[in-house]
Amino acid sequence: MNTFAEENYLKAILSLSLQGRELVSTNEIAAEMSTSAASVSDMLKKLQEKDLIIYTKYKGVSLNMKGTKIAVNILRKHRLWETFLVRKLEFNWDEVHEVAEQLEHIKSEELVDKLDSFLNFPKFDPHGEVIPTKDGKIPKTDRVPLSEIKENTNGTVLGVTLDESSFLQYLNKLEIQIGTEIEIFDRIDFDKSVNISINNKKQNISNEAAKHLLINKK
Amino acid sequence: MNTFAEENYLKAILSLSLQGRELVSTNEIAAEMSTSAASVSDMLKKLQEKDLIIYTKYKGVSLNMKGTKIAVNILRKHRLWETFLVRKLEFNWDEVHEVAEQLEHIKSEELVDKLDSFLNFPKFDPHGEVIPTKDGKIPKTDRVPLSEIKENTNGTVLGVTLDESSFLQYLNKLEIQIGTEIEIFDRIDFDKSVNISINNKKQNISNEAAKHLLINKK
DNA sequence: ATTTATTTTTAGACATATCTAAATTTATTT
DNA sequence: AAATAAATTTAGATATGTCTAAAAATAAAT
Ligand SMILES: [Mn+2]
Ligand SMILES: [Mn+2]
Ligand SMILES: [Mn+2]
Ligand SMILES: [Mn+2]
Repeated sequence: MNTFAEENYLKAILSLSLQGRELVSTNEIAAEMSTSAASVSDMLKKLQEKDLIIYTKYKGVSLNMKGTKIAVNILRKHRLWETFLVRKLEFNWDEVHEVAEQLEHIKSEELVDKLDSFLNFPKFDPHGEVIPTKDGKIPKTDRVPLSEIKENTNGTVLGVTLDESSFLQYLNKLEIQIGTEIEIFDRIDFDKSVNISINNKKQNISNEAAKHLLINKK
Repeated sequence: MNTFAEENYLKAILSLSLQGRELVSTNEIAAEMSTSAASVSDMLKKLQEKDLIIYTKYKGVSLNMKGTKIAVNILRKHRLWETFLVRKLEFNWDEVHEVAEQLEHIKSEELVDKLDSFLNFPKFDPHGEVIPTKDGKIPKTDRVPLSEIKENTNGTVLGVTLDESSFLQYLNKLEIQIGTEIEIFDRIDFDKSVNISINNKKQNISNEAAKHLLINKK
């Protein structure tokens, strides 16, 4: 059985791995988890002892099969709980992440199975993030960040890749939800911000925000 | 914010207090929590530091207002979660205690409120145990343990005071559930066991089991 | 009222997880 | 290639929670 701390480190490594990087660095993990590089070094040693990661000192770390399985399962639980909170308890999408950070560590396979069934085996969480399957797969989806969408096209917002409430509340103000249609006009060279229109209102979205909005691939 | 360990100690003290005892002893807590008396001593010192208990060395401990409020709230959460697990996720009553032991420590007042509302403000959990109110009251109920019921009477099982699965599975075998009608014939002097009849089947119930079965007061 | 037994506390150790500061390794400049 | 900068690890502390064994206090028995 793994501790909350161990699970959180595994989850952070998974999250960074999914964002591209082959090997994840100590500093990246420290930033992701808002902790010190020293603490990360300590924990990496421990996770290697437990045979959950592949770690070369000074070089970087990746999850092995065992570690991946655990991390993906926590991600699955996180997203199932978020779905439960929004669909059944009537939370808003910007209120669920912190509670799910706690609930994801509850240990009971049967609980997860029954929750999944109660929710009718959802494929996506309230942020449009795909829910990993029971057997540890993360289904592929055809989505592109708004920051990489061609100018003069339109598309639908299918997901966000950040659960932070400040970001989601900003989206609420922009009237962006999952399913919202947007037109992309042009991208400003200077700061890579994009001019778009939502419900016929023209808006400018920063590159930072556009990176976290997933649009359907045309 | 309190740790899981602190919350579990407060809960244990509450539980023992509700079972009668004015002052709770170190050994009683140790037994209740399956830990050493030394650990209990350590923790009592800490809880006193935090001003959650009234503790006199060598004499015993009781909860103060602050400690009571926290402990009752955890009991409330435990029982609400058990209710959720049985009513919504289709767990059996003998499968929920361990999971609720984890869920009761999730910190979010809003979550508890919404769960309560989702469940339609239940008054009792799946074991017939009364659910404390949001404002920290434990509603009184008129129930008597089967071990104290007069001979040659009948009554209805309204609750159990033990969530252990071995006990509940024994009750399943006896066909005892919440609401089951039973006739009490007589009590054996030798071991205080009771002869009863359930669904017209005669059974003998040990004093130990009878203590944990709550019958409506006639 | 002593002695004996029981309960409770303290002492000292260990495991986990975290931190800051110092040392070491690797990467980047000059 | 040497010097400097950045990233990473180690050393040493601290906090929490647990344990066993020993000491101290209280209760029970003689
Ligand atoms: Mn989230
Ligand atoms: Mn999400
Ligand atoms: Mn229970
Ligand atoms: Mn219960």
